[in-house]
Amino acid sequence: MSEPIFQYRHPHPAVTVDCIIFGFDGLQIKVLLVQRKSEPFAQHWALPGAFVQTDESLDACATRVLQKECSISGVYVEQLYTFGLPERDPRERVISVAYMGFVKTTDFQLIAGNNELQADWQALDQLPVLAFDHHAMIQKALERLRGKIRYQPIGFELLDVKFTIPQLQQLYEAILGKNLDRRNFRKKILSTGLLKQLDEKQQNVAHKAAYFFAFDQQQYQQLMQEGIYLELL
Amino acid sequence: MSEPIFQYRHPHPAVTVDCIIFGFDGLQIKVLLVQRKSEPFAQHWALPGAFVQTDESLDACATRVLQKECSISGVYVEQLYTFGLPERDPRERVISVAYMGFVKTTDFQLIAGNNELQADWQALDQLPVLAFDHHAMIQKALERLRGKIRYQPIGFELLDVKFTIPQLQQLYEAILGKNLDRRNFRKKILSTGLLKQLDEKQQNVAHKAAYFFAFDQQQYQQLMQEGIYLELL
DNA sequence: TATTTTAGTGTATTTTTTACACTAAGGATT
DNA sequence: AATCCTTAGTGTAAAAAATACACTAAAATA
Repeated sequence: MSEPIFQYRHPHPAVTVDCIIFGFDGLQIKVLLVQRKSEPFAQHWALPGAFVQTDESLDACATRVLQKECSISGVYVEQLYTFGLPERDPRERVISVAYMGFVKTTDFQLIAGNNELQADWQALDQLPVLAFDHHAMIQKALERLRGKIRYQPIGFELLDVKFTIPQLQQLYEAILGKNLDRRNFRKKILSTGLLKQLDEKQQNVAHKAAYFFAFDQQQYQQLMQEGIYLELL
Repeated sequence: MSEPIFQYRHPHPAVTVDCIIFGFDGLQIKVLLVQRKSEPFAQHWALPGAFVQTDESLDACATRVLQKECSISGVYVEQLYTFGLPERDPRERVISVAYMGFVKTTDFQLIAGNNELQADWQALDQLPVLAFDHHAMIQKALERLRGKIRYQPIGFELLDVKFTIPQLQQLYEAILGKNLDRRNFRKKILSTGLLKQLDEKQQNVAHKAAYFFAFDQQQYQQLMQEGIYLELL
C-alpha cells in the first residue's frame, strides 16, 4: 500500500496556520495552549495549529483550528504575521501564518470547564517554555493587540454581546497593563458613540448594579466608511 | 536529462513574496510595477515578486526581489499580509507573503531614470489592471500605510537622510490625501523630538530656503523602549 | 438596619488641537 | 539694481480634549 506522493519541480515549503487564541476571564487576558503529542517538541506546550490544506483559504484554516481545539465557532480571527525563518522547524521548511483569535467570555468559561478538550488557558505572565517560535508569536500578538485597541474596537471581541462598562474598562486595563480613571474612561468610550445602552442591568452583584451595553456594529461601519480615524483611548 | 523532483507525502503549496514598493517624487506616492514576461497574466502589470527559496527567510526574499528589480539596496521593507485564497493563481496553490518596501527620494530618481530596469513607477490613482490579486495587495498596503504614519515614522523611509519640513509635510499630505496647516504640522512634528535640525539649508530654490532636518533614530529607539505611544499626527 | 462595594456623575485645570496673518529670504524677471 | 513671486518660519486665540479628583446611588450581605 503505497501512500500518495506529491511531486514538484521546485522545492515547496509546508505552510501551517498557528493561532494565538485570546480569552478574558474578567480580570486578565489568557492564551490557549495545547500540549504537542508528537515530535518535534513532544509534550511541549504550543499554540494550536494545522497545516493548510490545498483547497482551503488561510482564514478557513484558522477557523478549522479553532473548531478542532476549542469546539466553538463564531470566534473572531485576524491574521497577525507570517513567520518564515528557514530553521524554525527541524522537520522541514515550514512557514507559519500566525492568526489571533478572540474568544468571548461565555465561551472562555465553556472551554475552561471542558475536560475533554486538550487545551488550557494560560496566564500571559506565567507562560511555560513553548515549542517552535511560539513564544515570539505570542509577544508579537500582544504588541499588535496593545496597539490596535487604541483605534479599533477589537477588544470587544473578547466580551459577550452584552457587557458593562466596568467590564470593558477592566479589559482595557488588562491589555494595556495600567489603570484608567473610571470617570474618564466612561466619558471617553461613550463619546465614540459605539456603545448602545440596554435597559438591562447586572443582577446578584454586591454593589450597585451596572447597565449592560452592546457594541453598535452599524455605527462602527458607518464611521469606517466615512474614513473617520477612531481614537478609542 | 531529467530535472530534479521534490516529493512530499502531503500536498505543499508554493510560497511567493510579492513587494509593494513605494516611492515619493516630492509630490505624490508611487508604486513600482513590472510587466510579466510569461503566463499566467503575460504582459500584465504586476508587483515584483519571487518564489521563496528553501534556505531563505521571507525578509531575505523580499530584499532579493528589491535588489533584482530595482538594483538598489538598503531599502526598508516590512511584511504586510499573507494572501492565501486557494484560487489566486491558476497554475497551482500559491500563497503570497506581501511586503511593503520604501524607496528613498534619491533612489526613486535613479530607478525612474534607469532604462535598463524593466520596472516603472506608477501613480496610485492611475493604476493599470494588475495580475493576480495585486490590486488588492496595493489597497491593503495603502490602508496600512495611512494608519501607520500616525504613530510610526515609517513615512520617513521614503525621504532622503536630509529633508525639509515642507517636504515631510507634502509626504504626509500625499499619504493621507488631505491638506495640513503648515504652522500646525511643523509645531506638532517638532514636538515629537524626533527631528534634528541641521545647519544646512536648501539651495537654488525660488523662495525662502528651508533648513534640512534628519530623523533622530536614537531618540526614537529610546521612546520605543520607554513604551511611549507616539502620536505623530 | 448598617455596612461594604462598586456604578455613575461633574467640575476645574491643563494640554492639545484648530484656525488664522505677517515677515524673512531666496531666485527670477524687469 | 529693484521688484516680484513664492514659499519657510513664526505665534496667538479659541475650542476641544485630556487629566485629576469626591460624592451619591443602589445592590447584596451581615
